Amino acid sequence: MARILITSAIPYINGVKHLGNLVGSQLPSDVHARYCRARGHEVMFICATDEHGTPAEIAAEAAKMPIEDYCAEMHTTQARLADGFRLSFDHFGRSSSQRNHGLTQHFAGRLAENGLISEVVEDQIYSQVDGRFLPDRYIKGTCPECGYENARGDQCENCTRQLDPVDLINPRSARSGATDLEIRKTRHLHLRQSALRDELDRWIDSKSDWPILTTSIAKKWLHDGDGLQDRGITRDLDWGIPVKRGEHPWPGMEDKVFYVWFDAPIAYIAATAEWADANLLPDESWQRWWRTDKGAADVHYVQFMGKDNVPFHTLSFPATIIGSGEPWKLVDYIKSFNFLNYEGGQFSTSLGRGVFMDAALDLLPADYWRWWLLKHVPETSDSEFTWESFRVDVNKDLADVLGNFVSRVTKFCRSRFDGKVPEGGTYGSAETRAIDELVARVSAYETHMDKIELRKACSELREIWTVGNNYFQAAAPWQVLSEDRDRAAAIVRFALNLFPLYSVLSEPFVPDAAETMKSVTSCDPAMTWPDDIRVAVDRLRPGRDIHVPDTMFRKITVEEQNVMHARFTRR
RNA sequence: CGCGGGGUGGAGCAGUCCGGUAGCUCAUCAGGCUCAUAACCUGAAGGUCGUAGGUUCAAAUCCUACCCCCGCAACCA
Repeated sequence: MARILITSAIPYINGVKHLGNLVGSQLPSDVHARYCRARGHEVMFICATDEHGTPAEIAAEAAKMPIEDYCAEMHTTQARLADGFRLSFDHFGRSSSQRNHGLTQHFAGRLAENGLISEVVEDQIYSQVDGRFLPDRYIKGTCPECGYENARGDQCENCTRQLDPVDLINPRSARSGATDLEIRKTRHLHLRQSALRDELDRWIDSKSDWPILTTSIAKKWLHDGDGLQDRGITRDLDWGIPVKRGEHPWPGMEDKVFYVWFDAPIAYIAATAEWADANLLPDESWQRWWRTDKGAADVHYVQFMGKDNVPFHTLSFPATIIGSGEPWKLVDYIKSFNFLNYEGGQFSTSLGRGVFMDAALDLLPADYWRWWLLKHVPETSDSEFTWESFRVDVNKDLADVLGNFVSRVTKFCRSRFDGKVPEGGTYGSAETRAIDELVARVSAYETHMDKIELRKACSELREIWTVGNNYFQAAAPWQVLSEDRDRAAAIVRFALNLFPLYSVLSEPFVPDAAETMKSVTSCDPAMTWPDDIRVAVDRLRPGRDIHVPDTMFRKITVEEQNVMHARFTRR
């Protein structure tokens, strides 16, 4: 048994996330967590909401709510949706927690003591009307290149040119429309990542088993141009973690907060501490996951994230950890994902384009979405959600292959064997063949799951389901029944024995269906991960009542597909 | 010459690291079965692997050049 720490990139607080956000970290990390638990490992699975930064403040203003209330409400909403999608976090924390305040300030203090913080005076755009500094992207104006009137300060969305806010013609605040913008000097803390470049470089080089996507992005940042640059870790905002040097004030930094990307990864640690607090456990219980001097030396730490988050997890956060000089746990494996597109374009939160988590659950249960998303998880390149693909795959894989298999076996058992596990007969060559194939396929499935190759695992799981249909079709108990009832009994008994097995194997991908399959034959003791398939398919005691479940997966019609497409694709 | 990912039968993908005449799912066609959600099972047709060169007995797989799609380019997360 191993100890495995799993974190998902933390979703930003400003609204309900779309399916692209879900498939990019939370969902795959959940599959891994469920699988590791099923294999008997001790797992700590952590996620949180990322609550700081300008977009959160603006979203709260738009909602006419105090920022604290807004974040609390959205956290509750996201937690509810996470439950709805069966995300099995051990704790779903908040980056705004007191635990994160303390830890973030602690890390900043340690970094300063180690000479890894510098103070830099920068020019920033300030708006009198807004009463605040504005990040580049919140300044709009006319693009000097193409004349587009709504160009953002960081980039023109029309001609894609990179911009500096001072380049814009007629610049204005994107928040208020104010034009009284001025350049002000402001003092900020920078994390001296450049001082750690060689160490980070060696560390990345040692990770030969990481996905290309992960290491190539890290190396690009390390070596591109002048190499890894220092990075500002403070902002002139109200909402955030006040800048302190450990527990002490930081002269000159009053009224400033830490930059969201400094405190967000630290929230992984803080959320684990929150978990301990919520369970009334002492600090040692979370520290044994994070402090190598307090029991975390044997922990295997896996992070999940979209490719946009890779630089922060391969460089900034490790720089924070290493730079602290304290024995905090560094990540062992980073699984990163490309993006999911929607019907030929990008999902867009601002345009409301695509399917969002709340709307998805209103339409169909979690398993439908989990299955399709995991089957198409963008592991090697961007992938695309289309309603047609969704309808076709869900109908075929879940309704026809899996759901129908459960249905045909249980209903046959009910009509011909009185709804009890049949008695009589023995397993023969047909069962042996099925077992042999299951042994090979389960082994392949484990290999893929161990390597977190989810698409391959997903397809292997489907093949495992198909073994059932294959077997049942070839054995044809409906034909055997009249001349050899014992033989038919053995066939049905074998098929029924597949459900507890399938339940355990399928649970990481489709947990609700797994629960249903488990309910068909209440096993005692409950099925665990099968070390020996032969034993696993010969556990049910004859005479036991079985449960015939309702239709596990109803099919999605073409009409529904068209309605959904029209409803979610406007603009 | 900014960086990275991808370009394999109608669709979606695997195979490329460690070269040996291409595999899976869906769709299509034919057959079987009738227990089941008009489901399931079997078989067939269909690709020469973005383009052009090169290395080799042999290349999707190695090398060179080019083309196309997507993302990123560090104060939005």
